[in-house]
Amino acid sequence: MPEQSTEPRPTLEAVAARAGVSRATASRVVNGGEGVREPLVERVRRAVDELGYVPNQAARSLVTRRHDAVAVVIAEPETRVFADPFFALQLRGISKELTAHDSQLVLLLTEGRDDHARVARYLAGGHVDGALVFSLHLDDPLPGLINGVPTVYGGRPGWSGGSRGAVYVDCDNRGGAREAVRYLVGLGRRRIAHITGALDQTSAVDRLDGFRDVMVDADPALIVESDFTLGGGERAMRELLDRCPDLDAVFAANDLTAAGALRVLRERGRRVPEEVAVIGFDDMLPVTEQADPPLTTVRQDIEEMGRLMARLLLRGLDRTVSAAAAASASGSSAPTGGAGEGLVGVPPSSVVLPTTLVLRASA
Amino acid sequence: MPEQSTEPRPTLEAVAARAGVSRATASRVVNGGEGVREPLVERVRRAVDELGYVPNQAARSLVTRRHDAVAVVIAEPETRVFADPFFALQLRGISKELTAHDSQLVLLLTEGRDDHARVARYLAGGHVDGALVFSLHLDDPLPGLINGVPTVYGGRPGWSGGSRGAVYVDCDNRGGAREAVRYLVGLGRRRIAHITGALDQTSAVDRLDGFRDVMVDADPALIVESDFTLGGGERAMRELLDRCPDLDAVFAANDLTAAGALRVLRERGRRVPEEVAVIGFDDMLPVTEQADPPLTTVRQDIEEMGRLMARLLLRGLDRTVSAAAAASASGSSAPTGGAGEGLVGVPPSSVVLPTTLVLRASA
DNA sequence: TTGAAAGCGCTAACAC
DNA sequence: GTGTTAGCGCTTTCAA
Repeated sequence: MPEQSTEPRPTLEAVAARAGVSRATASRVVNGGEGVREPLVERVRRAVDELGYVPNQAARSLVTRRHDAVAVVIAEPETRVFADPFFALQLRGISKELTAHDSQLVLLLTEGRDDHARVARYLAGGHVDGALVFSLHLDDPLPGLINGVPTVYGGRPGWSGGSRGAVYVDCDNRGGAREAVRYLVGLGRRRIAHITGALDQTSAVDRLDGFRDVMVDADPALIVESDFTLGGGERAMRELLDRCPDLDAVFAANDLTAAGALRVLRERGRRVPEEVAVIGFDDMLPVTEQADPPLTTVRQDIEEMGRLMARLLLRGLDRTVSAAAAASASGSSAPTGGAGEGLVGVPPSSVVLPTTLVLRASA
Repeated sequence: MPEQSTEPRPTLEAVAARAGVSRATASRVVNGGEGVREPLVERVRRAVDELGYVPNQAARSLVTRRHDAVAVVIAEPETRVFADPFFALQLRGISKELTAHDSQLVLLLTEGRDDHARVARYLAGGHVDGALVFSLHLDDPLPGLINGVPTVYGGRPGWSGGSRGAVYVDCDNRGGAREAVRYLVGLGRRRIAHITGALDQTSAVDRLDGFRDVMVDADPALIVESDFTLGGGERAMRELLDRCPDLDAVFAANDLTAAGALRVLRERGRRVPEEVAVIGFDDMLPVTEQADPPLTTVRQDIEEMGRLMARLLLRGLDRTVSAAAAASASGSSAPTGGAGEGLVGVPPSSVVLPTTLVLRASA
């Protein structure tokens, strides 16, 4: 292991001495140089360079009570997180935005209930300026445990999340679902089935709601509950074909599920899209493009969602711009058409991103 | 946005006062309670609970110069990171280990060259106790930029990485490859092809070396360079079939590549494994199990690699146990058979995990 | 505009 | 064993 560098790093004191100014002035320059005369600024800057000075973040935090760090909390036990690149894309978006604001990303992965306490303690411990939380499940107790830390959620939190006032970023799950199903209807399909996602996640519930918005009195037999996985999609498709051999279209809650459905349809000799049209959700490229036939799907911009979560949080922390302004300034605010059963009580600062229907070969 | 809690958090001072002891004693108890008489320990503990005291990490770091934080650096631009769950699994392993040691995980994602400077600055800034670096490419300049920060690499670093003494954790790429190819030979296959990974990564080079170890004078036409992707696997397989229609087995550098090969073989009507046997590498479950036929592959324990990287780093930081001891105590050290062209200069602290051949239907 | 001085909350010598 | 005390490196009044 390469040894720890042992030479003491230069302090502000050293910089000040070298520049021939007081520590206070040196500090001012390091922090932007407001109200310091030009020649002095110059000298301090040079001293900083020559000494290779880097501020000691711990000392700074001690007095400013800022950390320039944000926690990202991800409930991990769920296999889904690993099955698709969702996670990585979201993180990438978040990371980009934080980096642009000189903030660090502290990653908190949780495995189970006991970890929740740990995370809550950490957040309450004031080690970070704020938190970005992926609250995957309706019954997740975490939101209730978070106190006194500015937080933005990824995906609309479920009810028990105490979501009264929670700020979140989500895509228009409901609206996207509606668009997909309307498209199928426009294609002349009449027996349209839906394979749901895991219904303990709001995204699955919202997509189901969108389906129902269009298929107001859908045959209940055409709706089968699943879990967002490929295997689940296969099982659901088999059940569906057994129950309703006359179906002519399937709207799956995500691409993986759709891929499973596709496989079973092929197995059973149903031609796609001629006999059965299939639409997925997410537009996970490795899945949609490699599917056979390539999958028509509802795209959501996952990386942008991550970026937006971070932006919302940081703006809130700056207290410079209102969160509402942040949302619209992002250039991506949308009518919250799919956000749930009414906007009452939901602050305007949450953002629901629009989705787009991407046409490929499966529908 | 939920507002920041504004009530000042209790300090050690407050705890001490409430427990009727000095700040020093309170501090001792908070840090383990060594050398403090039981009744006092008890009183301090109670005070901590009653006040909900949480140590101020910034203040602590200021004096101890420890941060209880580790940076994880991932070079991100590469698409591969997103195409498979590698990334997430590795992080999960790291996270588990760090959590067990009360260390935080600071995630640094890099997009390009300019980000390297940023990362180097951050690491040099002494914000973390150490770094775990995924040095994906042979020519990555990052290792050279890292100074004075204990570092463990994920995967054997390439030459320009100044790997003279670098500590790394890797799987036995070369040995695993050898085992796979020997198995094919044992099956009676004689025209065994290899689709390589991206050869600017040591893992690809090592797997190729392993292939050559067994196929000492392989027909050069049976080796085709690829890039670890599914599409790359397809292209390579087509080329291979055109060049050597008589091939009877394929060892692919990873599962994704093998999946691409499988697809092309089916397309061309070659039966697997009867006519062509196929073996992959990694055992990425979603890929191997869903492949058609299910893929025989060389498994590496990715999560364990992450865990081990963290363990090695932390032990090094503790300076309690030598890194070498850490390696063998992990129960997973292996003869470094695949680690490269000789162990000279490689410190004993690097760990090379064994691989296992997992037999499914494709070979 | 600049400097002097007072802490931020904590740990670690060093006394007792 | 326990308390006293001196900083860790920085920002920020407050005077000058």
